[in-house]
Amino acid sequence: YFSEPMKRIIILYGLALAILVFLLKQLEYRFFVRDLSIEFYVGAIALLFTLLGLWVGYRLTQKKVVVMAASPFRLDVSQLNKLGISKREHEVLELIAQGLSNQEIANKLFVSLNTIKTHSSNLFLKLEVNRRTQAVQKGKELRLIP
Amino acid sequence: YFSEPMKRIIILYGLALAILVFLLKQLEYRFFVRDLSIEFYVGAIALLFTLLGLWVGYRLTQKKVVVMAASPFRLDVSQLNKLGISKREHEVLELIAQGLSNQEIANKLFVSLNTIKTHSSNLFLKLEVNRRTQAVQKGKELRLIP
DNA sequence: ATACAAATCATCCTTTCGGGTGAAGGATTT
DNA sequence: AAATCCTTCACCCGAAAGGATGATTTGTAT
Repeated sequence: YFSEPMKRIIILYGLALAILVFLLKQLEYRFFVRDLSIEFYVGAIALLFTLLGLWVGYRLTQKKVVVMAASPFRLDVSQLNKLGISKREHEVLELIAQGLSNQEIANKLFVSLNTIKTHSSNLFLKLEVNRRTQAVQKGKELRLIP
Repeated sequence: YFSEPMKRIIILYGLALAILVFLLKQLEYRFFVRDLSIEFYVGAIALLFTLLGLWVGYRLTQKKVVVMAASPFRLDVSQLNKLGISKREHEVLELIAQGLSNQEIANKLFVSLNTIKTHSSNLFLKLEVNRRTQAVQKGKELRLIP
């Protein structure tokens, strides 16, 4: 089965092709198809279907644009390695970005508050920031968090 | 003048057309161009150039994705009114989102630290949060800040 | 004129953060 | 086995942030 817009596109293509063949047939009966005119028809067909292809390509990518703009996040692992950020530290960064306090993060990860404070301190050093809001900012810039 | 990728596309198109015309010419000399074969060639050309059109369309829209994803921010003024957030409070929210401390915000706006604390407190009440990181989050969700 | 919202500043108090240092246990690498 | 890194936790201290309340000024709307 095909989606509605896809069906329309297929029908359009079929129609375009049928009309073209029909026109060529007619021309063939009326005149002799000469050397020069063949080149002309090739050019015309090429142009027409290029435009169709462009239009179809535009329609198809339109949807992708929306999807891509909605979730354009790919974690930059090389950036993590470059900065020497560990898994746990990255995890803490994610939770900080979610607006949790250190205490809440500690509860969520079943570790002590002191542990989270150590992690966040190290994180700030590696990100070269000194506030959690800045860490969130930089984390997003460097594609460490969505 | 054309951009580099555009030049490549134009050259590709020229080449494809030239090759096609050449092939047709050759075929024309060898055989009689019959009714059936014409339809076949039309189909082949249509397919080929449809694909080319699709490819070009894809290449062209790729750039649009980047541009569109770059700046999709419109301030939601109605949301500001609904929550009763004043200009000054909104201003403070923006600076908080930039990772500034209350003291830095106070310096930037030429007011006292206490004033900023009052503003941010009221802001948190209106946004129903109790941490600046959460305020930034919610502010982005509600389209109050980029 | 006065009622009201916004902006400003203050004081007091508690909680949270950030920075520094040290240290112990576990895993990995050399 | 030794070195190194990660993770965990502790303690201390000062700075920053958050919460509550009250007060003054200024501009705007009624």
